[in-house]
Amino acid sequence: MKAPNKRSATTISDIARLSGVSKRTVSRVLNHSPKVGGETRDKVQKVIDELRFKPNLQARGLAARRSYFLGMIYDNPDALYIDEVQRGVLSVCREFGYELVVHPCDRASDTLTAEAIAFVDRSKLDGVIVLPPVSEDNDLAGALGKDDVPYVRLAAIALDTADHVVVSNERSAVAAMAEYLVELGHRRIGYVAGPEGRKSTRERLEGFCEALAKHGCSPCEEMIQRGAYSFESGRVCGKALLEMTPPPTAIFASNDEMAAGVIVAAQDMGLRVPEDVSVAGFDDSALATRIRPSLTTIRRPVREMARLATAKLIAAIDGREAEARMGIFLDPELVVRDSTRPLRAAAESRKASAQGRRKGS
Amino acid sequence: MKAPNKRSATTISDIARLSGVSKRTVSRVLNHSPKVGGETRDKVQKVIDELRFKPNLQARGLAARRSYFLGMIYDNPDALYIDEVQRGVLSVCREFGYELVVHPCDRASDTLTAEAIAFVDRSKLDGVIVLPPVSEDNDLAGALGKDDVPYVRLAAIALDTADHVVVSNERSAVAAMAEYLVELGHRRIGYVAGPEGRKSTRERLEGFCEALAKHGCSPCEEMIQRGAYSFESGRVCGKALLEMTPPPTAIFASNDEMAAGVIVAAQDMGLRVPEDVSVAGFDDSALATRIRPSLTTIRRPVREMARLATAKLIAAIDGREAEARMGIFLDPELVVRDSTRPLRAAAESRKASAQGRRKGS
DNA sequence: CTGAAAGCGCTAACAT
DNA sequence: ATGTTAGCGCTTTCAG
Repeated sequence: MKAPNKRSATTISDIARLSGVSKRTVSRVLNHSPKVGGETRDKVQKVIDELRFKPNLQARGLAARRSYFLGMIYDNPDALYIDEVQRGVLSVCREFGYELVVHPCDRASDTLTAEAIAFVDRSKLDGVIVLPPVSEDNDLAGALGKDDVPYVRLAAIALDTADHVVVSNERSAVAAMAEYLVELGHRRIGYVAGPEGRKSTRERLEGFCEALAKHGCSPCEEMIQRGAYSFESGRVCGKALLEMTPPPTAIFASNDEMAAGVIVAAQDMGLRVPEDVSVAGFDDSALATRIRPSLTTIRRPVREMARLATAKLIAAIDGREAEARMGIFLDPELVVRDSTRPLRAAAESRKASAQGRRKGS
Repeated sequence: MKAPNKRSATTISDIARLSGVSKRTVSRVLNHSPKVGGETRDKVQKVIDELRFKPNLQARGLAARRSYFLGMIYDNPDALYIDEVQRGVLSVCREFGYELVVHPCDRASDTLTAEAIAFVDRSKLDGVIVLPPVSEDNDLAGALGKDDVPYVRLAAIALDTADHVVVSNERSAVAAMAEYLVELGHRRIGYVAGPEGRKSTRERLEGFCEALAKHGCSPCEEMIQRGAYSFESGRVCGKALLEMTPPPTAIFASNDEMAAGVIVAAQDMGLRVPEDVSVAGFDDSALATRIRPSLTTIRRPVREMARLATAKLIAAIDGREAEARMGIFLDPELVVRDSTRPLRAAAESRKASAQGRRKGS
């Protein structure tokens, strides 16, 4: 026999009795209803504070049809990204008194949508945040919409109406990277793409090539390798690119994992980075500062996106339509470190590189 | 005005009516009560299946005083570790129909315990899993116990009764590492410790030194540097160790982040790893295979620990005492990669290293 | 502005 | 083995 649980014995009835009003009135002050007299409110609030009364969320939820639970749906190999989002989401959750229930899933599964809906229904979630790359799944989004579940998607493009998406402008970010490399004097630039079929993969690729084209760079089509956003695939693609004749003088991998793989591939071939070939990534993951040379990359404002998405979601739940509808677009930022350098410096660099290295910013 | 929510319209009463029994009976088959006739059970179950009826967790929780929500409390800079645990926990949660609510917190905060308790109470959690290093906080554990919250701690030592902890035997793991390095011929071995005040820090340090002592290695006290489990602190400590005369021929850093820092420190000083100095880490994080040389390290069975902890927690919640009380100890495993090598090979290695490298396992 | 009463959907004594 | 009857703790018509 378990001892009776000591948690939260006091109920709204206690408060009502002790403050000499009805439950209804207590409920009103609890929900900040405007129609309670100032005096009554204070009187009730005092009792609430004294008894440290916290309303029972289950009961409240059952009666009011809301749970004060938000869900986070994701299928992402990148734990760092998830963690970052989670912290952003939670910071806003705390502000508004919500809790967060997590739901990792398998994007490839054909029961993905059904399971996600079951998850939301079962837990009576008030709303969900969907992370990339599952966020690109229109099927899922459609099902959520049809089920009247408030949701917000994190994405690289505006793939839904403004109330359902927070986007980081990856196209312009990779364009900035392309321009940066061109400015360094690079013309033969390799590209390690993500797997086909993802919108963000295409977005990054197109943004990059477009920017190159604008600068009169020959089309990079032949120098595009298709990876899988994994370290190992980066190695393979990097090797393939570097074995071309002539090899590229710079390689942009569309995430840091693959960029790390490219660097290792180069080093395995006896090439030095960045002296012989510049390498850049995307994500600004922890990896970027841990490897040598430290990695030039692109940083998305992940936590901020998560915060804004959550605020937007709660606004939708609370019916604050104006706020919920506001379009949100954020710009990633180019982070220059040691893995890229001007092309013309290549020749002179051999000596200099023996001396010492810059600190990874 | 929001449209009425389409989710889960059918209730237990519908099922009762349609299958011609009372609500109580439906409730019984829902909860797998043994005292329902086989025929009735089938009849009811059929209706349940046909209507795809899912009981409302809030209502169920309100009535039964359980929420089918588990909590995960952590304060850990290592997102990979958290993610791994989370996946382990969730795999068991799914099996038993639980959901997971996350609660990152600040171990240094003096409201840590109060906030954790508030979190549990508010969400009416059925139990919580506490991750290291917060899991070492006896204050928190005590408060959970006093509040009758079932909890299980993940830890490096048995810091609680068997029903409240799942431990990975880190002492024996680091001992194995020490023996491995000694077998390689190393005698001057540096140690990069974690911050003071953590039990796992001491556990690893003592286990390592003890094993060295057993092999007649001179006490390593002078060669112990105190880091902070961060990459940067690993660099600093590594530099300090390598500037000693004579320098250590091997360095064990008590996590991978710091080991990566040590390697960079060595490389910055013009030393080669492992030719000039062997370096090993602890965690087998993603980093271990991404950096060059790939890192010899120690792998804890994190996901398995998480699974077992969750199973134990649910056993406790369900009152299966025998299972809940079972002591669980798991052994980490030594993972040998490219960052360590025999001492005597140092001289001959210079030529060989130019040729090529082994693949990171 | 406030109160009485009726649920929200489920479980849990206590019969039968 | 099954049904009856109360609640769980809160919100919400609907009167006053």
